Amino acid sequence: MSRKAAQVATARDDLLAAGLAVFDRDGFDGATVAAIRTRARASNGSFFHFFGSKKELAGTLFLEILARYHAAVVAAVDESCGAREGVARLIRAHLDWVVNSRREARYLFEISRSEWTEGIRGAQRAQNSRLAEAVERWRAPLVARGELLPMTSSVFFSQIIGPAQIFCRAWLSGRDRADPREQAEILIACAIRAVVAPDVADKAGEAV
Amino acid sequence: MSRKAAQVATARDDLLAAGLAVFDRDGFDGATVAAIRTRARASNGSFFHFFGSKKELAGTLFLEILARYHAAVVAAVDESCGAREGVARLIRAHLDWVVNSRREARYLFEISRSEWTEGIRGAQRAQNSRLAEAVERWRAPLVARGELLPMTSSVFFSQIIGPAQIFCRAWLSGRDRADPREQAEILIACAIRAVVAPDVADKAGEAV
DNA sequence: CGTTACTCTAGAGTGATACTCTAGAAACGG
DNA sequence: CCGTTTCTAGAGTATCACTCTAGAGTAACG
Repeated sequence: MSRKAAQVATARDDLLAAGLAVFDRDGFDGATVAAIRTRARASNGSFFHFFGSKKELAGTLFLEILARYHAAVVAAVDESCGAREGVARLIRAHLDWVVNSRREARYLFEISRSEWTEGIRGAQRAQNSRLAEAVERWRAPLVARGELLPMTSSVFFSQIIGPAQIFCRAWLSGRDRADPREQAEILIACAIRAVVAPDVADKAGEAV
Repeated sequence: MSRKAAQVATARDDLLAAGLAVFDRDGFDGATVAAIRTRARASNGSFFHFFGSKKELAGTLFLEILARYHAAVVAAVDESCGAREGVARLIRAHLDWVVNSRREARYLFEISRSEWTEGIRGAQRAQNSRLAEAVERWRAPLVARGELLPMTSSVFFSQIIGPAQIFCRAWLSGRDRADPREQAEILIACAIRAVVAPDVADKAGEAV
């Protein structure tokens, strides 16, 4: 089964990769199953053997790419980094991933539609909460120590990702040509003001 | 021409309204031209007389709704309101519009796609800059007076709209059931820290 | 080797649907 | 009342997602 399993995996993965490429080039409506099949050198039968429909392939692709994005964000912070440092890293991780994985980001944020993510809603939520949990492991202690202002996890995310996302979407859609990373410093500065507790003018604690 | 113009307008507008309704119910792919035609009681010929394609109707609808959204936001601030007041009003205007015009908001932010907005890119940009200009008339003096921190217009927008939009999208897509307006206060507080200059501890100017 | 069971490949066929085309009705201008 | 333009009508067409049937490849077991 080993060699066969490997072949199956490549056939399936070829289809997924081809799907990403074609969706990126032609959009979801523009992309035809035929184009994806051809690019992956798979027959019609194979396509519908692995995926029940074009939407199902799209949904699978969505979850796979979401996982990669989450991995990139989670890797940005560890328990050793402070409030400002962590905020800066999260924002940079988001901007870097979007720019360096343009295709994937375009798929996640521009092409994918909530309507055909519905069958996958559960898995999506599960992934989201795993991400939230991971970030909370870094954030909660800082809130407890008063270095980060108290707010819910989702509000915190909205402050970190939201503004950056405006620039990312404009860039991904082609509406704006400028690299969103050009805004990194100012976005970080704003986010820090929004969520980090102001210095109390005593660095006493750190000086020990 | 007067009566005819009125009829033409209703035939065309009926199609646009029907399009919005059907897109909201079935999504873009799910919506058939036949369904839109039927709902608007228009023949196939009429449909393709007014709009060259389904996408063209979608694009026209996009611009129309974008204009309504912009109008709602612009109406929020006038030259008489201060920094904090203005920031709060902009955020509330956004949240209110999204919740009160759920269909339209869903269309703008969830259903519409950059791919078929391309033929309209120019008009979209023009509308965006008219909005930016209007908000700048309120913001620029406050920046000059040092009440708002200096940043580009687009960064300012990203701070106001970005975080709110995270909640709005989650709500519009059905991923989250909670009314985004519940977050209004905390979002405003964060935005104020992000973009409003801190009090210099003298309310002298105001006390005169 | 033979048999059975299962997964995957193959591609012809089908139904739905976006869009085209041709013809005529309705409104308006002179 | 005629000519022109705008709009309506619906039959026709091409494309595309998806179905169906048949069979090839592989493994497990005797």
